[in-house]
Amino acid sequence: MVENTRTINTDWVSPRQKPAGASGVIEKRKGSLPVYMQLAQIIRSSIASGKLKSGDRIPTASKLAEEHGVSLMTVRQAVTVLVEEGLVKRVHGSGTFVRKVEMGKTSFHLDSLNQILSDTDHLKIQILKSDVERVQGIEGEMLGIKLEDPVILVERLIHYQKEPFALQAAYMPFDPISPVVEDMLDATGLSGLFFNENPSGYKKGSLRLWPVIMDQVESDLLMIAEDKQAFKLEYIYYNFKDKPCAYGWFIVPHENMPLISQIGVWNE
Amino acid sequence: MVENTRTINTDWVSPRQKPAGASGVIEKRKGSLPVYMQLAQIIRSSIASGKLKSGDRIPTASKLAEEHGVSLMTVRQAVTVLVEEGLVKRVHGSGTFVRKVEMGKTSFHLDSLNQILSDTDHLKIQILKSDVERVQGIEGEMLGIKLEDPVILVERLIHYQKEPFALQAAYMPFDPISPVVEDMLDATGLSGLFFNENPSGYKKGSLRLWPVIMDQVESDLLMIAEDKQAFKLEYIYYNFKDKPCAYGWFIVPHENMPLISQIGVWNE
DNA sequence: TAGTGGTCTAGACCACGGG
DNA sequence: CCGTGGTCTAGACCACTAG
Repeated sequence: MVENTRTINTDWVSPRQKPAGASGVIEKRKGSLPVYMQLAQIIRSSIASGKLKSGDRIPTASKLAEEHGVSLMTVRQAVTVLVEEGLVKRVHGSGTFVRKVEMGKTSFHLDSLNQILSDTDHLKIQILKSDVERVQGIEGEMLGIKLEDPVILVERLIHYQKEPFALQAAYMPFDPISPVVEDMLDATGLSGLFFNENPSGYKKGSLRLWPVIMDQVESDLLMIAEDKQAFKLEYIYYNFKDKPCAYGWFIVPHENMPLISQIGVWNE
Repeated sequence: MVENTRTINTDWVSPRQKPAGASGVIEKRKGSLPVYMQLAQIIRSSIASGKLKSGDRIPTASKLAEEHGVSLMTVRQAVTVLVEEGLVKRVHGSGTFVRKVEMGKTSFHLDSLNQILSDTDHLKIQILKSDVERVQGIEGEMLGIKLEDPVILVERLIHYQKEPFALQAAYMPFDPISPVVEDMLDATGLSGLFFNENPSGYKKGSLRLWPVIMDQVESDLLMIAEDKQAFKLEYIYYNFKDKPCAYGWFIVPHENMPLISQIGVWNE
């Protein structure tokens, strides 16, 4: 199956960097990559080169263990890496198979947004509004409170490197006893925003991402052409009693929040 | 960052309580959940109930192993479950800590889209256009071919349960030798569409998700009010020589493709 | 230096799938 | 039934962090 036939693909001439483990021989000396990573790399290379094709069964765990002189648990750990990369699929009782490159199982993460909102040196938070209001419409529904109940409302304009970056709104039920009220109303930092610095913490949260067209006001604030598309990222956080205790959203022009995902073998 | 230092590790789990699903005691009889899942559940419950709070260090691996009478590898497997759920974070040399519920590491997957496009019984693919054209503009760039080079172009309208669901376009360099050309041009099934049934397979792919406003034609085809927002899902697939060999996109009204993500403890 | 997680072994048995 | 992956053990040593 995965015999090293020493036949080098002609288009393999170019790559100058050869990851450890790609040689096909496991090194156990100090300083080398963990054995399981090396083994994962060997299998990954076989997939990348086409030696193992979509649907093929990769060598069994015991075969891999024997061939590379490692234990079964180590083989398992190696294969787990590939499973998590989406390259292979385990089928109990049958084998482990190379998956097709298809978009079905792809996921998009918020790393770029995360990175920017972590870069506090270049962030400036401008408070547009910050007070206690009587709740209307959707926000009350989301928070599970009655119409006209008081809520804390904070609207922020987030600047990144001196440029308007995103709009944000946060709602939470007003509780005069809560010690966080003042913090919330004066939240020019990132507290309770993208990162949850709520001292009591939340038990769980739910996020929803959808496309919106910015209105005049939003476009002006973000200094972007009107009718420009953007992402809206809505969130609800729940406390340990499963009660909604924070609702809010971000509006981010999509240029500021690229959603990209990769599948298949990208790192050989 | 308020730590509750009064919390003593000794009472982080009370073996007496028996919540539905998992007691605080590991069962090893046949038919019960795997030990590592039971242990994961025990720790998860401690987080859900607030006994373990954000930032707290969970008991060390050896402590867990001793307390529950299991081996270190089993403890590791249990904790790995929670790491993958995003509930805890391992820090080498320091400990394993309960993560805050925050949106930073969230990811959105395409499960709902995947599910619908797998439900072939209720899908109908209508070919809007299917021919070989000389490539113009962006599509040529994406495929890395010259202007005016021939490409296969297929445009499809996807119906789900008799309703227009999504628009799709697929481009690939025209290669008269390739045996898939006819298949592509007559692709009223899902071959080469969301699921990659390309016999040769691809090595890797890249996806991009962004918000678009549908134009008149698109709105009409999808029978949706004009200027309605939608998601555009673009893809490029590469062959084993790292050459782009398939470019295309889906346009899906966002109601048809909810992007929802959950964080924290949802399953106790 | 003490204590933590990270890797690894050489076994064992169980659970599932297909011939 | 056999071969597969799935779980589990009781050790061992390594790598990192912090006091």
